[in-house]
Amino acid sequence: MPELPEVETIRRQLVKVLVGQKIKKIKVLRKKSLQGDSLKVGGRRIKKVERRAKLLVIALTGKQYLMIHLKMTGQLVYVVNTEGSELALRDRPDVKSGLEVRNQGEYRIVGGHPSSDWVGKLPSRHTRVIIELEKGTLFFNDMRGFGWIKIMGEEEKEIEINKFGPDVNSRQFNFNYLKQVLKNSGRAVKVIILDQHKIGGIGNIYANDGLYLAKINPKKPSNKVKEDEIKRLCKALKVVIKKGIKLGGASERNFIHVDGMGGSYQKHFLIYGRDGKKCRRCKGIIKKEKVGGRGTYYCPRCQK
DNA sequence: GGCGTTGTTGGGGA
DNA sequence: TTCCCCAACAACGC
Repeated sequence: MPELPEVETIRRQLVKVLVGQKIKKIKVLRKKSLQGDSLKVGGRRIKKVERRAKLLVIALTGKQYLMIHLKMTGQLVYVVNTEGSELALRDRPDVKSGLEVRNQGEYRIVGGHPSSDWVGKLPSRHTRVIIELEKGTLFFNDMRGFGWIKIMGEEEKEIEINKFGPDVNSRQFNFNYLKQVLKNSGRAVKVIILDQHKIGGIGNIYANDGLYLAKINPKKPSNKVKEDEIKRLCKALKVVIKKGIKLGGASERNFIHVDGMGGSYQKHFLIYGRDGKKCRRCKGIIKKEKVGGRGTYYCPRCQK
């Protein structure tokens, strides 16, 4: 599910509600969803909420870290214990969606995405881990259960983080870097830009949209991509990622914000999900096929 | 009801 | 080493 813009949206919201709070207790409802000793983090305070590629890194006092990967369907939803939350719907009469406080301990997602089957009270049937804090509760929901939370020390965290290539929205990711990455392989360019060890943060949606914006065929062998194309691709990837962040990510399926609302990038897809429709640029018919096992959308007419 | 999808990623085997 | 395939899992649409 979540790619860089979605995870970054969550990070920004978590910063607002979590930093400074002490973790009281972690409840593990599904063992596979939390690795490490959850007793280790009780009583520690949250210092920072950071992100690397699609990974959330929550720094605690005592050099302990909560690493969270949402994989396909992970969600983080925060609810305050007391009434009067800035995130609760009742305090935001202007907002038609979000988290609605019902009775004590009962909440309902009003907006988000219509397919969020877990509309209802929290914890839902897909809640895997519950993090109890001083002022509120953070629910880790994950329908398919691929996502995880890992508790790590400093060293382990560094190792984990250093596995990623530079984030697509960072300075280190530039024309020269992308050129280096692409020249070493004859695999499809789309497969290469999805490799988190090479570039951090790009997922299927933004890969499709970025390649379209750069007018590059996703199947083109990466070492055949020309310099002017690399230049366009570098810029295009940054553009679509930035737009994704600005719009709060894409709530096409399961992705929702920390307050239960949805993002809106799905209304601005350039090519993702548009198979059979006309290309907005050249009126060609958009094709869909598998590239590297992933659904891939492109316009055969203007993506050469 | 069955089958093929789905925004991720790694492990196994060629 | 590199690359391809597939599993981990649940729900949805046809």
